[in-house]
Amino acid sequence: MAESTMQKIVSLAKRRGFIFQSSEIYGGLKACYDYGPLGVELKRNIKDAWWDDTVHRRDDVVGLDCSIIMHPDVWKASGHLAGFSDPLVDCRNCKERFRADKAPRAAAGSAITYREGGKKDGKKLPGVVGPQGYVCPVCGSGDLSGERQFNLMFRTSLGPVDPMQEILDAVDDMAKLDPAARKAKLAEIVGRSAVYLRPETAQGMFVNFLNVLNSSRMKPPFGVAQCGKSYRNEITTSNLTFRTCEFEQMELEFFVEPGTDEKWYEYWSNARYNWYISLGMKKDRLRMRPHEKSELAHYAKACVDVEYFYPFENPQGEGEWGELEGIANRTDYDLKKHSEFSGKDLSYFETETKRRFTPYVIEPAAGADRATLAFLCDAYDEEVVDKEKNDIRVVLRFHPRIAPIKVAVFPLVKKDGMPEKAEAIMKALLGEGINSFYDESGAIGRRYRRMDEVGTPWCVTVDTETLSNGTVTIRERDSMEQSRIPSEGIADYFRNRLKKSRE
RNA sequence: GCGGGCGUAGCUCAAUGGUAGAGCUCCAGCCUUCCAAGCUGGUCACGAGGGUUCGAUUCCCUUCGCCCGCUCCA
Repeated sequence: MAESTMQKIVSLAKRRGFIFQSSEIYGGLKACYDYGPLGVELKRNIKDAWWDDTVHRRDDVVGLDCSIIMHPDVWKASGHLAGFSDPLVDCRNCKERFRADKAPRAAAGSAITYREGGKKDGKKLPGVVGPQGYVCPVCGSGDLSGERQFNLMFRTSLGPVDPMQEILDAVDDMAKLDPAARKAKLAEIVGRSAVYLRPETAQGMFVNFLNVLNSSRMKPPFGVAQCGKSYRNEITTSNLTFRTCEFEQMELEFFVEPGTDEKWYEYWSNARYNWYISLGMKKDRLRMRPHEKSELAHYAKACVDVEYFYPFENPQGEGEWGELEGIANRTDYDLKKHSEFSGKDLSYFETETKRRFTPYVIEPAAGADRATLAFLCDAYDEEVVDKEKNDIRVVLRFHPRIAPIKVAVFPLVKKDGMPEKAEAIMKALLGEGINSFYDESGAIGRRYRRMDEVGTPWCVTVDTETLSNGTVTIRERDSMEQSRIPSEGIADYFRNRLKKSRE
């Protein structure tokens, strides 16, 4: 079996220090990943590009950085604490697991037929509906396990006393209580100190709405942006960093006057799509997928996903559309809910018009890890340089803005003072904040190829001509073409090229 | 969490009931005056724990992790 594109990318990511599995020397931890020296640069560059384009280059968006642990009531108001867990049930006949609330209903005890083993051609067998009052959506069997809750939020405790210790201390007294009172006591002990890791950064912007309004003198339409970690106990995780329990979000909550929300929803949908294109993402691998009415979250009036065609493997072959970002019209749901639960008025009074309204929210919520993975996959290319020699080069064609290393500096050979000159150029570039890398080992061609593999857009080579007239060779990653420029002012040269790459 | 497959150097693979080889990579050096695969030397592995056995990487059990499917995905 030939290695799939995804496998090659995973290998490259590990070999070159983009992504490692977490705690690898201890056997690894499920669905947790670490970013290596190059991966952290790539992800940072993506986050910086997002912050720069979303906050710095606009006058109507400000930033925020909230704590990951928030008041538990935040999650009651948002609906996460009550609704984040869906009861799941296993079918004992066909082993299917399904959501209880989505299963076909049937009167408990009534006669039904189901398919043996859940197979399409399975024999039809008689059965009865269990006490739950629904049947398996796949085979129709009524022989089901009990309903189980899966809370998708990570719970921990705030305070120096471990609730487990409190339970142990109280266990003898609890034994004397009747079962209902015992359960209540247990829930009371756990609930007293329970706090949750945020499952999304969005709520931080909503609960700080008044703080931002009063301190920043912003008026709708305006946005609050935040970039940070969120946590969800996903039932299934897969495809490297695509779905993980700990992930980083880049979220914008854009507050607008009701009635203008649809216009702004359109605006941000286009803006977000174009953002990925501006960073070099291939158009044929990016699409906008509006949600069906039935898919919409309870708070959303409309939602569209920006999806990327990842090279994930599946039975149909390679490639699968996966969500990068969701743009939702959250209406005034969140501000109203927090008003209700906190008792604070989160509406906005417009002085000029003497009107009071609760803003609608347009939310572009992007995954930083998903974007990083998508840009990595999108950049991956194998180019046949010489068919006869079977010379194939692996290139990561990152946009210069997100490339981990911007410039590599080489001496053509390791003598005649070339290494010293090259090192001086590298240091000059570093001194100007341009991430650069020096290498003198092996043949020059091999060094170019090594830089191709990590996506460095430019290589600078010091040769004999440098020693006589001060010019150096610039080698382009994408075209492999070379040109000469003076080594004097080389930092400005690259700064300009980086600036130009934004346009 | 369920079903199926898998786990040998950094990567991709091989062999074996008597403690493991290769290619590429990596490191040191040589050679190299502009595009990989030249020469010399070197580092590095049987995911973890238990059992069977004189002896286990190989057989068995458990566990951890990975992949595929289901499921889930505010």
